[in-house]
Amino acid sequence: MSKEITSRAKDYSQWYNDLIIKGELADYSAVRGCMVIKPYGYALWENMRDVLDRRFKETGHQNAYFPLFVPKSLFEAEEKNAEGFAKECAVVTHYRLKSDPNNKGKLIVDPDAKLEEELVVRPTSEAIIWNTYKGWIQSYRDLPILVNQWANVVRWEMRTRLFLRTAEFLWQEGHTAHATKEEALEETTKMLDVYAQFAEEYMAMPVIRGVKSANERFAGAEDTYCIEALMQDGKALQAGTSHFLGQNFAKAFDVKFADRDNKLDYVWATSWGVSTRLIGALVMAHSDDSGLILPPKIAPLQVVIVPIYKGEDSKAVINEKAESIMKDLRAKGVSVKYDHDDSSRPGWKFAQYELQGVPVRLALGLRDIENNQAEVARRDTKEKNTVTLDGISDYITNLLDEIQTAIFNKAKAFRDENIREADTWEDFERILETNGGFISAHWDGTPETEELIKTKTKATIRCIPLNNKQEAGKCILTGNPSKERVLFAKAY
RNA sequence: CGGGAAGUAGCGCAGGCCGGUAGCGCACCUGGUUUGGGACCAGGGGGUCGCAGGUUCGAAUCCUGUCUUCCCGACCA
Repeated sequence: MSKEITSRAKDYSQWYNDLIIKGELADYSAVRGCMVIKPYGYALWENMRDVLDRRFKETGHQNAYFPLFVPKSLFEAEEKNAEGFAKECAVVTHYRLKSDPNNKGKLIVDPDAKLEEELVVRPTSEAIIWNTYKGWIQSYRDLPILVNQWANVVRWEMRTRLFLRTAEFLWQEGHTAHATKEEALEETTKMLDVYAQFAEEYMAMPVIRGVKSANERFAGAEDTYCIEALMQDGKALQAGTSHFLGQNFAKAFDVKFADRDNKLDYVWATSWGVSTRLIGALVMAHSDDSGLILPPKIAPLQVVIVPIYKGEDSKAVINEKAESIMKDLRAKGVSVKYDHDDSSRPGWKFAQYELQGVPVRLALGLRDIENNQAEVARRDTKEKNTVTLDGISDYITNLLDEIQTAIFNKAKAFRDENIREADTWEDFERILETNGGFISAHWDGTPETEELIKTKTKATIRCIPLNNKQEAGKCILTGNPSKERVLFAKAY
């Protein structure tokens, strides 16, 4: 059939693409490197967004919106940040088209409509936001500023992949301003924790919290904290970042405040973000060769009821029972769909909902109703059970919780099995070659060594885990002294 | 941006070398029989062959350019 999915073993990349396209999360578009997020995929993003947005507000943040365009002069103000993004910026140079005099019905860029100053399409918004904050901050009484924006950004990527790396993507970016370094640092780790908890509790995706090495640090940051997840092919994926920006942007945009003693000082800053990339992470963390496996807490649809009937009479009986079950489930806050669509048969529906990762499927036929039961199938294990209709809504809410936990535990077991220590270069290379996953190894702390390891193996330091055990050792490559192990992996 | 592959009906593909006005499977529409893991029969609709030029009496087919996608690399969330 046309809905067949390439197996992970045969072609992992194609498997991923098949899930996204055939699972109806997204489509390719006519724009290079840009995708269309389809309703089912967008519903998933909305669920993720809503949970995060609530958490941001609970931690004292407010939403705002800043312009898509950043004047080049502002963009270049913080030099390291500007340099870091320069290679992948889309730039608006003109503001008008006109009819092509040589080609009827076609348009050309009007050369007379050149902008005085080019506008950079934001790859991130620090520049425009810090330029704005300058006007908002005079004294310590104006601090902290705790603002988040949900927005799209553009990074002109050479090679794109649905959700994982597209030229335009959706994200949120928090930008905060503080009176003290300590407060900014606290904000940085607090938001990292928000991300980590979200990833683990809602996405059922275990993550490692850590700090980036200098090579992997956000351009313009003093420190970049991150959550790293492990995908089923053994590659790591950065799922969220939280940056301690020090006073870099305050200095670049001259944002000073008067403290209690009326002394002027530069403001301390953080920024933090997660993007639609999380959807890619979610897909690769849990799904199998039959399709998506979505954790109940963020699945667009948690339960689907499929009727199995013979003739119109039985259909009416089944409808009545299904409606009643649906009502009970909805009263308990469960999202449920009764798929009584006549145009496809049960087998088709089963396969389709499996492909789309609906956590629980309930099949209801006359035989079931005669016995006061239903067939309940869970997507994650594909187990099917016959369950009495008495109190079935409680059974299902419990099952949804169980699935959420089971998905997390499975991913966690996989992740834990795939963190291996390496103490010799031979082991390091062998593990990368045969297993993949994270490798915990000593590193002498220099960017040069990290770069050399990357050139030799394509593995990078994913992070230095928070609360890392201090342990004297020798660098895996150079043999130079090291005080702790760091996590290496090949990464998305 | 380099190397490879591909773009023909909604999807998957054949046709292309050897130019002559487009075909198959699935999907779709109508009617009927069906329905516990991707139903069956009969009838039917749908494509200026990615786009733009060129060669030719004639181009899906040959030539040039261009766009998009996939895989591998360099770069990066």
